[in-house]
Amino acid sequence: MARPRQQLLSPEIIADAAMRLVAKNGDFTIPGVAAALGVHPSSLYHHLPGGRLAIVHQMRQRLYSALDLGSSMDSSRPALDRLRQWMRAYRSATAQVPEAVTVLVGAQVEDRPTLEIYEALFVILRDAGVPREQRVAASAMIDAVVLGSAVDAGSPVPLWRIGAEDLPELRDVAATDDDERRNESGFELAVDAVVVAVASMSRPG
Amino acid sequence: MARPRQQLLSPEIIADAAMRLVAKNGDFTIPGVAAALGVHPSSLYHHLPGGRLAIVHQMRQRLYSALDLGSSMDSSRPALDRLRQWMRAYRSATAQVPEAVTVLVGAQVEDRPTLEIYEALFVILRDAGVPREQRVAASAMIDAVVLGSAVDAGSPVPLWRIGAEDLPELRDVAATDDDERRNESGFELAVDAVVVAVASMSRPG
DNA sequence: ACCTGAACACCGTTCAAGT
DNA sequence: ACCTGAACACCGTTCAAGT
Repeated sequence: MARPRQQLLSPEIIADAAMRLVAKNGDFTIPGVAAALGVHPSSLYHHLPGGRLAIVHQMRQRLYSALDLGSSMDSSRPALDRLRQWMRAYRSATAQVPEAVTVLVGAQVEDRPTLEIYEALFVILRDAGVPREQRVAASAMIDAVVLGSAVDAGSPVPLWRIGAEDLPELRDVAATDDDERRNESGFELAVDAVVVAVASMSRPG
Repeated sequence: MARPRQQLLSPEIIADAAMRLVAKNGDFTIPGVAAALGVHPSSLYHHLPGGRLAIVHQMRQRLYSALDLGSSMDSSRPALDRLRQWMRAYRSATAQVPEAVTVLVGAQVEDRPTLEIYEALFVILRDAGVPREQRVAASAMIDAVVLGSAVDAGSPVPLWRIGAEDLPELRDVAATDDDERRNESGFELAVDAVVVAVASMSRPG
């Protein structure tokens, strides 16, 4: 019984189980993943010796390896159009499991698929004419918008909890916040804003 | 010895100790806070019965009660100017302890000082002419930019960890990312972008 | 009222042992 | 090679007991 005839685990199986737990509960635990897979917690370390952190890395890799950058890499197209497409693709992949953002941001990016996504972004920023020294700042802004929007897409819980207090505008807005298209339209507005900002950073070259 | 002559604890003392740990380590634990104050973990529950979550709420309250919204509430000034000022003030307060953002976003906002900050934002958005249905989306975008920038201000650790891989643009940019003013200038660009976006959401009225 | 100290149900990780 | 099972050092929380 110590070694089953058929292999029970793999990095992919573990990461997928963890992702399901994150989608359901907003987080995952080692015992939780093990229980979901019908094994003991210590078994996981045989496939992902890095422990919890390695599981997070594997989760991110799984999530973003499916991302299709499409023609955002086509250097014959206008850079700002490619930037729009990059943002939509990255957000769309992230918003599949919005609950994962909180878990993922806790760890450095070091898997190949995700690094390639950022490489693509920096190529786009270069082609857009953004000076080298400003590219990281631009990417930080873009990251904030994309990940922020993805998180918002999955937060039905109101951000604010108002008691019996005289905060009329906040109360008013919190009450009417049931628009289905709110997140989508908010993101498109943010994309427009980012494109304007990036264009303003650009210099001829 | 069970009851000292002088009171050792209070919600403020506990929150401040927790904040110091967050600033130093990026997080806090109940035993850690208790040890820093020279008491037992169970003692904290007498002052903050809500446990860990109550400590987080108290931390946010302490952090933002010092925030001065200044003339961003002066309705005679242009709304977009007030928005700029609001963003700078909120970011400045947050960037004092950038490590706290990760801890704070895990809990709903329900303390008076922070709710008042958001109330002020929604007054500004209303005065700017943003339709009611779009105000939450706008605030989500603004939140993402402000908090994202504050987090970035305190992350000396590079977001990316590149091995021996052919990612030239990313490597190039990561290597030259030691500009002191990077975060500041990145934030100001983002503020410009947000103002443009909010202006584009506005309708006469 | 305020803090102690023991207790409980957890968590992540290690490691010798089994097949 | 793959999984078990016991062990360890943690964490957050509760509660009776002391002064």
